[in-house]
Amino acid sequence: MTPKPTSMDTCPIARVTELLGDHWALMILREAFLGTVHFGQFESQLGIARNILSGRLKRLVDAGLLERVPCPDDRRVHEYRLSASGRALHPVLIALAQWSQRWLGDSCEALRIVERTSGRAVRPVVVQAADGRTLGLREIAMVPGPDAAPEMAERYRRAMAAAERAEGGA
Amino acid sequence: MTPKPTSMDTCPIARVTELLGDHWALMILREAFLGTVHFGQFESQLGIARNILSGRLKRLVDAGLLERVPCPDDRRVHEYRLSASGRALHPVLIALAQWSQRWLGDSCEALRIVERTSGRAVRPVVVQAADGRTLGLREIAMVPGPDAAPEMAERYRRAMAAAERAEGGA
DNA sequence: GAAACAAGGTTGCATAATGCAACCGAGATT
DNA sequence: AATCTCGGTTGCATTATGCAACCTTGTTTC
Repeated sequence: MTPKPTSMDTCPIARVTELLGDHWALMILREAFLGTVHFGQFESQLGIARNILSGRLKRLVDAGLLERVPCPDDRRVHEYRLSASGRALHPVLIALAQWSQRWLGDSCEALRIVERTSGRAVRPVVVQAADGRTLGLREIAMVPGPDAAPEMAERYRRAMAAAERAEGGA
Repeated sequence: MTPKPTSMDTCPIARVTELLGDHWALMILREAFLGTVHFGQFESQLGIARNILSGRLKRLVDAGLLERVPCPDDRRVHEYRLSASGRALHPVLIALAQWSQRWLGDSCEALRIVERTSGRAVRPVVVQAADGRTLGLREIAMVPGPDAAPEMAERYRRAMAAAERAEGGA
């Protein structure tokens, strides 16, 4: 058994924060979604220091989000390509972009996220119930799973009530 | 006109990364969603240094994600409560948690995200078209809006093709 | 095939962010 | 009044980041 399974160890958000919770990781992924694949492209597009970029790419590759494949026609070059798990982050990036445009007063509407075939804007990303209904904050609960630490279980129970209170004041 | 509207300036992801792109910001928001409101609660739950917590809370308040309201019954304590914009990040957090559980091999299923009334798991967060169809990576395009820098416009166009290629290899 | 060049790193050093502990001030408790 | 608690701030050690130079592998040019 682990010494003290604090919320840090048992919470998925904590884990993902360890991986993506820095200035550059999300930006690198954004670049990847925009089609950037080469070290030098990331460097010039992001203005990131080379050593930092190197470290981040390594971390993302190790975590399985990117795949580092040598380019066949020029073996100096490697391509950092999104893996399945990297691509699975797309909704997160889209949701972040939508939120940013809506709430950060990104005055400029520089970016429109649209369905490719129709050109129509995509829906705001939301949480849905099994039947497709959109769920608000207080309609969602985090419940302890089979492996939850008892301490967390208690927190989740409290959280439900807290969310209810908060939403009530909205 | 700005000196050089690089992608950093015009991209919503870049802006949100400035705000949430560090080890603690997302964790603080997670705590807030779990009902944490007091300085001391954040401190003990997250194990964050007080000066850092102070700075982060200030930043989040300044950005409008949290509201700092003095507690009426004990005027030493303040409550950091999620504002409307903070609550609007909920889908992002949920999507991150889902992704983490699915892809980070969070072996332990410590957390189940369910509809409160029914107890049924919520759907995986996805991007949807206007008519509700789930959109995959290559069915989405970022198109330049009215205020896009010409340089970005070109990138978005390329990105579409790149996404297509990448998805083809999946 | 040697000289020049390019892509992707690494290394060393200066600077900024973070962690830690001690301290402070306002408000509540006894 | 003395003490305690909450929410901070300040000073200092440690760590992460940014920057420039260098190095290695592979490619192009002549």
